[in-house]
Amino acid sequence: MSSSSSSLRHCRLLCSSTTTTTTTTISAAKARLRSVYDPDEALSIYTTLSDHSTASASTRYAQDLTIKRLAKAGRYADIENLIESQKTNSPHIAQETFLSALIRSYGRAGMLDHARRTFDQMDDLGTPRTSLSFNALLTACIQSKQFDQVPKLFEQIPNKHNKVVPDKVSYGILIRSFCESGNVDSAIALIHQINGNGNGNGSNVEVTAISYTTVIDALYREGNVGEAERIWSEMVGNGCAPDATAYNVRLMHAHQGKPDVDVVPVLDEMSSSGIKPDTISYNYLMTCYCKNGMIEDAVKVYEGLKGNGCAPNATTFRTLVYHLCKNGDFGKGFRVYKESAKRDKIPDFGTLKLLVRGLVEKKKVKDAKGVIRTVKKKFPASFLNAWKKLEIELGLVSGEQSPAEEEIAKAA
DNA sequence: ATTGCCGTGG
Repeated sequence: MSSSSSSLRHCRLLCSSTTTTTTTTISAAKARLRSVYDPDEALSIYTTLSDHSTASASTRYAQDLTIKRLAKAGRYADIENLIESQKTNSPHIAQETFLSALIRSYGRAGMLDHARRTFDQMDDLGTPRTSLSFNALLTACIQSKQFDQVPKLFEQIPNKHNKVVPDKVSYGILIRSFCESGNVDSAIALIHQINGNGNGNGSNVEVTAISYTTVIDALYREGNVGEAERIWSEMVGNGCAPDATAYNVRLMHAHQGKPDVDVVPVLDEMSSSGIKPDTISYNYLMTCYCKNGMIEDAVKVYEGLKGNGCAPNATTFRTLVYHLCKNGDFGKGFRVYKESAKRDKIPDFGTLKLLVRGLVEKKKVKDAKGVIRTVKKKFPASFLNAWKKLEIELGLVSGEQSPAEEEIAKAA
């Protein structure tokens, strides 16, 4: 993307945003950031916050989203400016939680060298160094996909800084790094090693349900179902109670099978263990019904979400709209889409293309145009041409398009 | 107490 087209887009979006509400609160900014894909606009929304910057989790979340947008656009200099300015300007920089968030942000942007430098600067910045910032640095390795750096830092950092003592979270990340590198065996060996010398040598490290879940997830992903189930038993036997996420890892595998035989029994087991299935759990059930041609049952899961204390998320809408369209039920597909738009969780481009094509086929041209009008506002600018192309193909535009626009659409 | 596990598929 050239810088000139980027600044044009910036201008257009800034103009449109002045007609809407001005960002004042953190929660409003978060909502805006979620639906804004333009890095410049994300940056400008974020900047309105950092004036009265706090160390709250909400601000960190807003920063994280902004950096995600900038990283996707390859705007590393802007990321550096954003983060470095907080080292000099923020009153919270001496708080380890605040600085740790900066380290993780660098990791998320793939800038591990900057993350490491920030960690090394802590003495100068007057920030105490414990396992918290160490774990942030390890997380930065995972986020930037430099998994082999985790064991290296494990060797290096605690030896260099005696206040940094690896804890259960540090070991959890080390286990994750082994799994990500394809060495699940090493991860399991490490778990056994920790469990083996837990009481003897003053180590306060324990293997948590989260660490077990990481390994079980990796085993399912590589198709080692037997070993996954064996480690599950080991986890429960060691007194680690599985949470909803742990069950969801099992459901991830189970949903590739049959709903009644594979998925429902796991959901029952969850409930009888006192764990409430969450939106993700129900998404797996719904997806499984869809894949097995039981679309009515899938719709029932969707409609029962609220009664089960769950709210549909973006995946819920995307999956259901997709399968409704594949089944030719564009009317219901449109109604579910409307609900997704109301909650600012519209499906992806490919799914909506199916919906628009189907609506046109069923002569529901007004609905089709409505979808396009909404999504043109919601999608990143890079999708505009693709939408225009589809409009022309389906005959949804009536000659008011300029020759230049036609040219753009043809080139898309 | 703050951080580390699941969600992207057609």
